[in-house]
Amino acid sequence: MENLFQLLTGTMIFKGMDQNSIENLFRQKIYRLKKYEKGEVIAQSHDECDRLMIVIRGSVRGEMTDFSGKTIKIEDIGVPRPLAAGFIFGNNNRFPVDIIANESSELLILPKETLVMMMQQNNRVLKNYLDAISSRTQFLSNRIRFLSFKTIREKIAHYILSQSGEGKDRILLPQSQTNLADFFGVTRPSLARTLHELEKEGIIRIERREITLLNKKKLNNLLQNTPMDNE
Amino acid sequence: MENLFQLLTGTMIFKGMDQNSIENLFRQKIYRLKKYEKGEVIAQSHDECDRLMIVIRGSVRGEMTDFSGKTIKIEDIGVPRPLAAGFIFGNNNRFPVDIIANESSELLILPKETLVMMMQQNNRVLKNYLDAISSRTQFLSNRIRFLSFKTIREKIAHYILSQSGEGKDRILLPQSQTNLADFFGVTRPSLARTLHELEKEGIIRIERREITLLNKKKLNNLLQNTPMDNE
DNA sequence: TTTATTTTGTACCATTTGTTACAAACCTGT
DNA sequence: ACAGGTTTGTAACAAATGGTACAAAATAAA
Repeated sequence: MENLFQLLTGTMIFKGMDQNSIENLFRQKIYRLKKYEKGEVIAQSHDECDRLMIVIRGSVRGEMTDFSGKTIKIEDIGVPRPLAAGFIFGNNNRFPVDIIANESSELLILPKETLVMMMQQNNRVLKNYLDAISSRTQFLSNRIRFLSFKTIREKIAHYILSQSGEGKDRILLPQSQTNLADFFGVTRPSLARTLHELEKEGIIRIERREITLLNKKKLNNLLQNTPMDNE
Repeated sequence: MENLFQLLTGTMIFKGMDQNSIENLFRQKIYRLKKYEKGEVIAQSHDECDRLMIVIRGSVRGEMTDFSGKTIKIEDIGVPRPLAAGFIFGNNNRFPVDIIANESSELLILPKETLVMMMQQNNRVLKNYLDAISSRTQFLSNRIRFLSFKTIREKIAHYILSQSGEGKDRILLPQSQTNLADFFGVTRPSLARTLHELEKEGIIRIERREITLLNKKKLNNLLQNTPMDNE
């Protein structure tokens, strides 16, 4: 690897700091680097979370295993992003998901004590860390809202509407239907079936990976359910 | 109101501090108290969230407006609780819901800058705030895990097992089946039906609000049909 | 190009859950 | 004990989704 501290200037936690400041901050602090191979388990759900980990090479994913053995992918985390930042403090500071390496990866590991020292010592780090875990809260909050959509129709409607901006009614799916179905937590044939139902109803036109929004109003009407959220 | 600072000793943010410490902390800081009448809108969804607000008299509620204009109550927040603490920092620091006064209420308002200063100045406040928003993240994460159980059987199994401790196989439901069904995100008859299926299978005995665990092993098996290993 | 692999479209049936309805059991205040 | 409201048990049917399978289409690899 080239320069660790140079890379860290691009992370949420050390954003806005130059390489030298970061290097100074790390002086006399405890930390380490660790490599993981593809598929390797980095942390398991319920493990104590007493350290901040930042992906500095490769990518990892958070996965939830339900008790029937199926896994739901929650999120991919690439370079240079922190993971589990929201689980270091709090009443029950344990990993909420399994963390698994998508490919050969390398992680920077900062013990909780080191993190606290850095926040106390550097104003910028404090604000950045607050931003990081707050963004996480906001992400989870959105995810819950999404999961609260009961039917596949609603999930699709919400997804398409969130992807389409103003006057933009063409959406290129960033992932295969298989992956999308996975993200939705439904089976692939069910997703395809529902997509084509919407097509028959004249709401969208779908050509493999490209979706054209034909009737935004109707799509909006599909969303009149009762979402549930907290705070 | 009696004493503001006395009241604040009971909040998550100033927990573990005595009245004098809090009073000192507030010296030379910018903050204000604001009164709201019943029904008054305190903040709107998507408004910028640039301040911490703590309810010190009365109560407020979070509400969501869906696409058809219908409003859904999300949560009540009473004295002395902060609101939207997880939405002050982050990329998109905006209120996730509308905030409306349930009754004549009074709120303590700390601008973001004041909050940051307090955290820098006082170790305890820093840790409390980190704990507060991290606990929030953890709560949301648990909720997501629960929502990820697909079948009602799994939800029930998870719920009962989490309620029953060691050698404790009697569970008194803390809420009506109607409410429980709501919490599960399913309909009441479906929940009742599944409960009685489990009864027929000899896994539990159910008498209105009291559930007796008869076969813990079987119940566990409902959750551990994992073909893959986990260790 | 040809071949192999992945993605997509679709159909059939099984399972799960929702919907609606109604009766029985239970609470609560009088 | 009684009346009125709530909670629970249960059934019949409808709707939504899953599971499986297979062929067509697209894409990647050779």
